[in-house]
Amino acid sequence: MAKRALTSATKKSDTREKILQAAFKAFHEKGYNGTSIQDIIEAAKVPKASSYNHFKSKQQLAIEVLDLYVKIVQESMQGPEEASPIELLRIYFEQSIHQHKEWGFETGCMIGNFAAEISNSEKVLRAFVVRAFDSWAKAIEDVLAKAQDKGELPATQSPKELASYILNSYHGAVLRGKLTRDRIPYDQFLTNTFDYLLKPAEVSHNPRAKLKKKR
Amino acid sequence: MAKRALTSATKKSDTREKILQAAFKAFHEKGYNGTSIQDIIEAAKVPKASSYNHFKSKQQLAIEVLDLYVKIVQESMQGPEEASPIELLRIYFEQSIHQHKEWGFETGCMIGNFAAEISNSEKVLRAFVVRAFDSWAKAIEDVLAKAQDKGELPATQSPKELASYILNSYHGAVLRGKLTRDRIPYDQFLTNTFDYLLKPAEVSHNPRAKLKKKR
DNA sequence: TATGATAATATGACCAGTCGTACAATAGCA
DNA sequence: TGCTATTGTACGACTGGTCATATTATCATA
Repeated sequence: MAKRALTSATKKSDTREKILQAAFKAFHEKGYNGTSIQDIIEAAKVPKASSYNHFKSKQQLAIEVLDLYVKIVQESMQGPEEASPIELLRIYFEQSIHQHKEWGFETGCMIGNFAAEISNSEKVLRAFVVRAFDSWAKAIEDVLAKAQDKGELPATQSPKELASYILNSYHGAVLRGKLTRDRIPYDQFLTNTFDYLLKPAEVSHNPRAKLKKKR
Repeated sequence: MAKRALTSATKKSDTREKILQAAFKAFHEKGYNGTSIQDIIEAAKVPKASSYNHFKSKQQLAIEVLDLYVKIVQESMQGPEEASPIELLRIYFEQSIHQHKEWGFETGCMIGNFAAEISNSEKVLRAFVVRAFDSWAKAIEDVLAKAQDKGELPATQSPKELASYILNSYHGAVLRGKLTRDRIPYDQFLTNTFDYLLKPAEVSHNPRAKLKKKR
């Protein structure tokens, strides 16, 4: 039974999967309006009508692609259990940067790109992007809250505010990296976030004061 | 003579100006790919061919619009002569936020939007956006350097790195504001930038701690 | 000041191609 | 058989862009 289900599943979703993957790449590289169904189905090497067989509209296809992207982002948010919250956060961002590097720093973040591109008219898409950002910020907020509980972070700001600021800053860095095509903006983000903003309370604000930091 | 020159000037650029203004609005609201020449010339109430009379292509029109946007941004970068560099910077960002508020927080920053939307293929446009970002960062860098000279800012980081980070963070906030449609991300940016990051050297990093460890 | 040559602008009709989408016919499996 | 997935074909609207032609502005010269 399991075998049949698996076979059936792989077979059935073959065309669908090809479209989804091609759409992922195209939307990521060229944006929503910059990508045509034509582009997608040519890359996927499937007939055009197949697209509307599996996805009722371009917008719906984009949403499924975004959903996939969000899931990838969230999965990489997991880190080693033993790490401290702040370390965990740093690892997460570094993983993310590594991912962007593999993309050649050319595509930026798909969610951010959509946020910039979507106008008022694409209601459903917009709502999806809003939720994606919110849940993303919430994940960071949880980590920061844990860090404050453990005393790793001064409670000068609410985790929610801080998480939102950090997430937005990161997106700004990603956006800039799309232009510079290197990791300089990312490193500037890391430095300012982890060496200044998220410094433990008891450590001096001034990094010139020789503190040994691992890695 | 002066009268004739004036009359001539206003008359001559009438159509061109109408197209430019309509394009500005459309590109800002709907992005590059989301805006068609049709959209623009309908809003400007001019025949389509008139557009190609003044601008040789859509891309060229977009560049002229961006140029206009950059100039507006740069002009508002001027502030009162007597203000301190840091104050000047804050005033600038607050002016910018005020501007975004007038746009209903719906459009974001046109340069940032283009950065997110433009793909590798639109070479000229991309190059323009890169330059726009760079000159923008340079302006901030100059202010920060002056602040360091005046001792208003600790010299822990190079003005260039810091300016870049701040500018990128701001763009991240703008992007997010386009989704939340309020100034919350902007305020989070202001708080973290001016109350934490750019705090004068002699003031404690932790505002809760009543300057106990000072000296 | 008037004239005429030249250039810039205006404009409606039109192009070839692409857009997202629909649908009837078919193929393959249950 | 009946069902669902597949696909060739075509739709009407729209895309960025062109063209011939008409109007107007510019400016040196008479």
